[in-house]
Amino acid sequence: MPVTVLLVDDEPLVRAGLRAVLEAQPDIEVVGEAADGAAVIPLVRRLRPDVVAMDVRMPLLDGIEATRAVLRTVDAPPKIVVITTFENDEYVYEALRAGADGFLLKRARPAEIVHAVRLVAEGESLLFPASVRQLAAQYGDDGGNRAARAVLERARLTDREAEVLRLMTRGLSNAEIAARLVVGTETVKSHVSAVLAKLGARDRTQAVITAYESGFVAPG
Amino acid sequence: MPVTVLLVDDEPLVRAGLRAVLEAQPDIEVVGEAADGAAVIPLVRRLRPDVVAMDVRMPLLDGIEATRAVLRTVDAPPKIVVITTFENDEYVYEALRAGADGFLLKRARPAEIVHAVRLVAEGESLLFPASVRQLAAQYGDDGGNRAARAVLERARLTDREAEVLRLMTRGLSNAEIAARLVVGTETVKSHVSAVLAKLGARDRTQAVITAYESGFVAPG
DNA sequence: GATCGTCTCCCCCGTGCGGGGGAGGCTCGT
DNA sequence: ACGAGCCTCCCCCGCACGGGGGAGACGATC
Repeated sequence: MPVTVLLVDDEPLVRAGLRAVLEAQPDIEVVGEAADGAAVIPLVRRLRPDVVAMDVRMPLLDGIEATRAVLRTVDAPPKIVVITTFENDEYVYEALRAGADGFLLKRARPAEIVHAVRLVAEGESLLFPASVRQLAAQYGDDGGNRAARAVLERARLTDREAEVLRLMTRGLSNAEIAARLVVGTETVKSHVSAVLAKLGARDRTQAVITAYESGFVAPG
Repeated sequence: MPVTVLLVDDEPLVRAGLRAVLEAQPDIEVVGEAADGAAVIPLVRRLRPDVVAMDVRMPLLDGIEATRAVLRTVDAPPKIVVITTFENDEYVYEALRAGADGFLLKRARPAEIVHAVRLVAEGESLLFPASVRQLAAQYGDDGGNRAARAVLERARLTDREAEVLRLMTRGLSNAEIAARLVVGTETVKSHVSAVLAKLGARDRTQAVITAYESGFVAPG
């Protein structure tokens, strides 16, 4: 059974673009569209999509309120990916607080969009580190890196994965981690891959950055 | 002309070990030994070594005072590498403050020791990131990561190298950095290699870690 | 004029890394 | 008894990465 997606965006062009990108995938099916947040709930009830791709900035009911409403009023609610144009969008952070499972930039490459939908459909959460960095920067020294912290909380790393990430933040190679944990390097590679996927990181360096930004490890 | 080294350690066993490791290199020559800090200055004056490998904890005159004395009283002073048994050795930090060019753990692998001697002989400074991590940890939240910070100060990165390091801490690949700086990827590779060498990092991940530990970039 | 440091780019080369799969054993909860 | 989640290990594969060299252009310094 394919992953079913409901698109919610006030711009028809964006909806069309998302539909084109997602429909190109054999395992993804766009089952409906809505132009504002107010229309989301009845549609979710009727269509029961696996994933809702939702703009944060919309008339009537924005993505934050719509996210809250869906999670509050629907049982077995869909996964929610919020979409935004800006990297520095405080709405995004609020939407994540409201329970969204990930966020996407409109200018993300099609492959990233597809990847994100599949990931959240599988129950994973995701944020793109490059965007997280921007987000975190916005909240400055006082607010702290709440956004990045949220990534890690949502990443739901297993104990082993967390341990591997910790060793990654100490600068260890896969072979060294394997030696330290007394397992095979292939095992470490598996854990590392899982960590990268869950953190939305492209490589171990980005993973370590996210770890620092999130407070998973503290410098000094 | 080979790199000439003076060994200063109160334990004959350690001196013998260092001599064995260093003499095995065709380009390194151990020109003398001393058992305590007080004997260092006349020996330095007479032998004019390129590098002094000096224990921090010694009778009569410890490595810190000996380092200060050499730098204060000898012109064209040698490079000084302090040696310690413990990763959490506050003496080490003091020695670095006193002007030492790097430090070494006694349990470091021979290749690391050789590498360190060659590096400081060439005028580079070096600390091993893994040790830095330990050092930094000791100084806790209040004292901050002074040791790691010292690495970066001593690393004397050029403007371009610092810029490249900054982009590395944003998670960019060599190709992305090249695009950002509008230069070739080979150029970026050169800068990255220089950064790795100066920071004593094995790969970009370790470099990023050092950058965070040193406060070169601040999380959040 | 010569030297030094920096920035730029080039070559070759080995390998660690990460993506894409899969698979078996284990514990735990139902 | 069964599935879910986790940990473990395996395969193949492409490529970015990093080490080792070298070299030309430019400005500053002496």
